[in-house]
Amino acid sequence: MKDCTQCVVRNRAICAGLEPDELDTLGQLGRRQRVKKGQTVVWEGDDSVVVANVIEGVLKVSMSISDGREQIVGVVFASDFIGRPFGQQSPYSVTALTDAELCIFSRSTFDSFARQHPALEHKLLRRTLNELDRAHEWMLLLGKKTATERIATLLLEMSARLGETGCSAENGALDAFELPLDRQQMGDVLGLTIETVSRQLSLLKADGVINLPDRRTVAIQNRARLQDLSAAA
Amino acid sequence: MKDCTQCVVRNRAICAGLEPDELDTLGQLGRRQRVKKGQTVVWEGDDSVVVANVIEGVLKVSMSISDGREQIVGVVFASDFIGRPFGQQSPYSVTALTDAELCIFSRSTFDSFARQHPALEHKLLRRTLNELDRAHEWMLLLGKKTATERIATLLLEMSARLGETGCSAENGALDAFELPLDRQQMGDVLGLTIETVSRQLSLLKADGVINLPDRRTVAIQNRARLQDLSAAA
DNA sequence: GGCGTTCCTTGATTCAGATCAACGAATAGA
DNA sequence: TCTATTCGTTGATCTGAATCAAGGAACGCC
Repeated sequence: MKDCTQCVVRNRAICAGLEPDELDTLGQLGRRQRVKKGQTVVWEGDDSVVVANVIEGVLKVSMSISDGREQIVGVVFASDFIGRPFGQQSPYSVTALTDAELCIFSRSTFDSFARQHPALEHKLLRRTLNELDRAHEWMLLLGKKTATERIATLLLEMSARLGETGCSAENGALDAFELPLDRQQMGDVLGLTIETVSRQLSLLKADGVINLPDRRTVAIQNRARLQDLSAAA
Repeated sequence: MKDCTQCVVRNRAICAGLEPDELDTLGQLGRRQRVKKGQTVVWEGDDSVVVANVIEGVLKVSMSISDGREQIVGVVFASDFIGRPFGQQSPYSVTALTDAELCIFSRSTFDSFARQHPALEHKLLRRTLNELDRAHEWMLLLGKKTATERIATLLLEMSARLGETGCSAENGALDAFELPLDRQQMGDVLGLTIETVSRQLSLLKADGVINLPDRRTVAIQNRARLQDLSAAA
């Protein structure tokens, strides 16, 4: 990689705030890679070989049971970090939901760089703590929420996260956005079947809470109502 | 606090590996505190005022919805770390399941100490990454596993974690142990009702997989079978 | 533009687990 | 020791979401 100072996620990824010389060193260690929609970057159970920053695109983080049941445990966006540092094996798979661009590091190389740069480890720690908070929130959803509440929560979360990703000028939640997930994937995030997801979306549409101009796009028409339905803690 | 070098969790808590002088400084910042079973140490939504190491006992980490539904998102044991460092608010409550002893720090004091001691932050990072792995595993359970699979998984997990906690000589999984959770709490960890938990335990007992000498103790009689039933990934 | 495929929706039916209900066993308190 | 209360078990019934089934809409490919 040449020049991290030109990187589009420069100010949001974990590299933000590194000293110029540190940034340069790190830049030498990484390489940019494009991945196609559907391509798996990291395999569950395999040796943890790489970690990466997401420069562009959306990917899913998933775990599965041997009989094929799959749970999506995370959805990552531009500027997010993927992979399992400081671990021999990856407990999950990472797969592109859209075409994506990554900034990839060998895991062991990244580990040792991080160990020598506390500022980077600190960023990584904060990020991991935030992810843990989100995981906890999702455990509440999976353990206790109804189908309607789950769908409402997902739509609000997507609206918020896709909003962050946009340019820093308008940084709020989006009222209309394109879902990076198909119905099956929404089900795999929410612990529901594809049919239940579809039905719940149809209900929300019939109630005028959202609109669905095409299969992938959602327009929130009554955010307050959607918030009520999500049973926000 | 006087002397961290005598602490029973000395070698397993995040303070392990600090230099003697660092350990001494940290020791000055913390204070030991006993908490009674049922007592809540941290409240969901409140300012994140304290963090702590668990010296002895078991505590639950939980989140809830305003109508009272509660999900237990973590169970912590001796040598584990509790609280939310680097955050203004605590996203969860922490409540003692048994009488417990903690080594408490003011959150802000701990934060600044940590920022100045990369070795400590590194330990915290590794611990947080492990917790995140566990949270992901649990999301798979909550999203996709059946009641039987959930119970089997919980029993194996408890067996393993209570085993670690014991003296380092016999460090394996225990075949007989006392549950730190009552039936309701097991339900709140597993996303099940108390009745379903009770029924599933009765079934496992009837099948000779486990024995239940009294309400709080479990004896695993056929670990291989229990592992099969847990649908291990 | 036609055709096959994939994705989504909707309807009918089933079922795992929730809810409702009652009772029994352990524990604590007087 | 007796009694109140909490906790756990078991049974009967209900229900939300899963499963089974069919058709329809969008998309990619020739």
